[in-house]
Amino acid sequence: MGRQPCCDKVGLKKGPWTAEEDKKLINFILSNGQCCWRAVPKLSGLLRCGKSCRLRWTNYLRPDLKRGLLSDYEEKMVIDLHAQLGNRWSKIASHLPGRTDNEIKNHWNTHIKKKLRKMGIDPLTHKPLPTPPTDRDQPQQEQPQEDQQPPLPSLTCKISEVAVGQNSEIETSFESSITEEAKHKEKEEDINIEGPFDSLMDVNNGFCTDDIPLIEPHEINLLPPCTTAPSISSTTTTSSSSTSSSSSASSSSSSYSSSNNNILEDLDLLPNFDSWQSDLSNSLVFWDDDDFISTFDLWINGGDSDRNLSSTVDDHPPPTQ
DNA sequence: AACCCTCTCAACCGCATAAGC
DNA sequence: AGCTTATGCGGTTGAGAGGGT
Repeated sequence: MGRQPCCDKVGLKKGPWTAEEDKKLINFILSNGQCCWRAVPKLSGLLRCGKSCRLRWTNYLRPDLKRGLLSDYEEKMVIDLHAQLGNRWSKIASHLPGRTDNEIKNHWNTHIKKKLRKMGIDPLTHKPLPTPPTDRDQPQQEQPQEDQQPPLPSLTCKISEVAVGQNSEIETSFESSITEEAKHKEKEEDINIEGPFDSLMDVNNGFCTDDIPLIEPHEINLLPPCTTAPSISSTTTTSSSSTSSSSSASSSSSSYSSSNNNILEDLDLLPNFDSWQSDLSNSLVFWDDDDFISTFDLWINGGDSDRNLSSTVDDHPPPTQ
């Protein structure tokens, strides 16, 4: 006998999540932690599969998520990482704090792929396309290639430079070199991932702001005005200035969810942080993810979202803009 | 204003692997 | 050790938004 089944799929709801469901899920996770997803639907009163709950949480509700378009810098990272790791989106996402594999995958498929093709680079192999695409034959030539062509043995073109640098002043000296051998290494540690980004950081000095959604500091409001009292930041790390993003809880007609970074605000779920803090300290014991806890702490403390996140989660020096 | 087309992205599906029994 | 389930991951889909005509 093995484990109990995750859920009997009879009568389970599917499709877009409602605000009510999100509230339930958030409430449950905040008070119980991410202990076991199988139990979440039952205990939280959701008519969802545990898998669906996990997905909703990790891809949308998690407080440490960045939202909005990927910056040039992040795009570069994705391209470089993809050259080394292929479609291992979760690995790629792990190097981009606040980004999910789903988000990166979507961005790759909708933006980066096109961009690369436009620049004459095969998004699959990261090698220059054999023939410069013309208006007429582009669709017929490229599509089959991408679907059928296996990864080429050696890749030495300057992907990020060609792909992204074309439109920006940033020159990167990073050369994305990869060999067949390296590409097929089973273990991630065999692949030198950190190197390129150190150099990128050096050259770029952190994020490029070109494509970053324009959020002015005064617009960042992670805490509601009434709760920005210093008492909140009692726990661990230094509480950075509690500037706040009061981006509207606007939403599309079909979904209340928006690009608002603060989902709880959307849901009118911002708790009393004073009591919450103690609740969390209890519930977070179920989180065995230190990064998450520290991120959560930052979030609660009104951290300077991106910088703090990247420095906290990824242990990178905070990029200067 | 209405229709059509394209694009985006949240969510689902199925498979692989990890882990419990 | 082997079976069964949980979890994680990547591929795919489909609804809705937005732009063009």
